[in-house]
Amino acid sequence: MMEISTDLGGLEREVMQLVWASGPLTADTVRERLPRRLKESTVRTVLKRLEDKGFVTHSVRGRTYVFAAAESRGEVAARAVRRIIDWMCNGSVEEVLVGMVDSAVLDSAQLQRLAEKIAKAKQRRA
Amino acid sequence: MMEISTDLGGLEREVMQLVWASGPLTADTVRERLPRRLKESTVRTVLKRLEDKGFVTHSVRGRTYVFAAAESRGEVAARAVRRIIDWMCNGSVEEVLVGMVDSAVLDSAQLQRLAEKIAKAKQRRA
DNA sequence: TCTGTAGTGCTACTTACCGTAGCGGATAGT
DNA sequence: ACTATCCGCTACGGTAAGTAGCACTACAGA
Repeated sequence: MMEISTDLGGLEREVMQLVWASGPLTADTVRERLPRRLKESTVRTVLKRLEDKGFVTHSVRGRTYVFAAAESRGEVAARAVRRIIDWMCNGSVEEVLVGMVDSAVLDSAQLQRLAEKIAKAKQRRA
Repeated sequence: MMEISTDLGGLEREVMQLVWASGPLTADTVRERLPRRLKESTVRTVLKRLEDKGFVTHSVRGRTYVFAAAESRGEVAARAVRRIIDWMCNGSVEEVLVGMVDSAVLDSAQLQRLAEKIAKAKQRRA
């Protein structure tokens, strides 16, 4: 289907949210925390697909798989945004940021504050 | 069932690029400018779907439909980004921007320059 | 040791969307 | 009136995602 946002379906996204929010989880725990009552095999299929797509990895505890996020939310989101920029705006980050300010998704003052904050944080780390 | 969505297939995206790049177009013109040789009915179907999704509108000239973008690239991209922010980062713009800088999608100095430029542009317009 | 159960892999059905296109009907120009 | 255009409608095949069943294995308890 080629979704612009993430290459993730709705349920896949829900599961990722849980993984990101709660740290390493088993398939059964994921199932318990989902709003809908799904069969366990369903949840495992989704987890498997997420692993194939590189969003989660698993380790084995006893004979149970424990799943953890392969990348942080920020990283995945950044990649998604990057794709949007490439696909729709021919790589112009500016066009997107302007669009965000125009559409009131983001306040321009707020944008400035964040830019400064991020720059400072990066400098400190370097 | 005319839901506004941000999901575009590959061909749909190509067509949108043409519409954004070249202003109002007829189906046949779109067909001519596409790299692949597609049947005209194919192009019209795509245009129709894009209209259903709210990406383009059409007016009638003679008995020909002339299609134009309903929103600018920046606006559409901004909505897509907004969705990512909501979907994956619970609304935290900061998390996404940090992710972008961390993943080297965006340079922090560049981000600062853009933020300033946008702020100035907005001020001037106000 | 035998057996039940938890957990796994594999396969499969269903639906929705998209790429692609054919066809019939209307309309304008010659 | 004939033909070239352009439109609407319908459709078929592919693929991804939601959902789930089933057979197999390994460990725990009787």
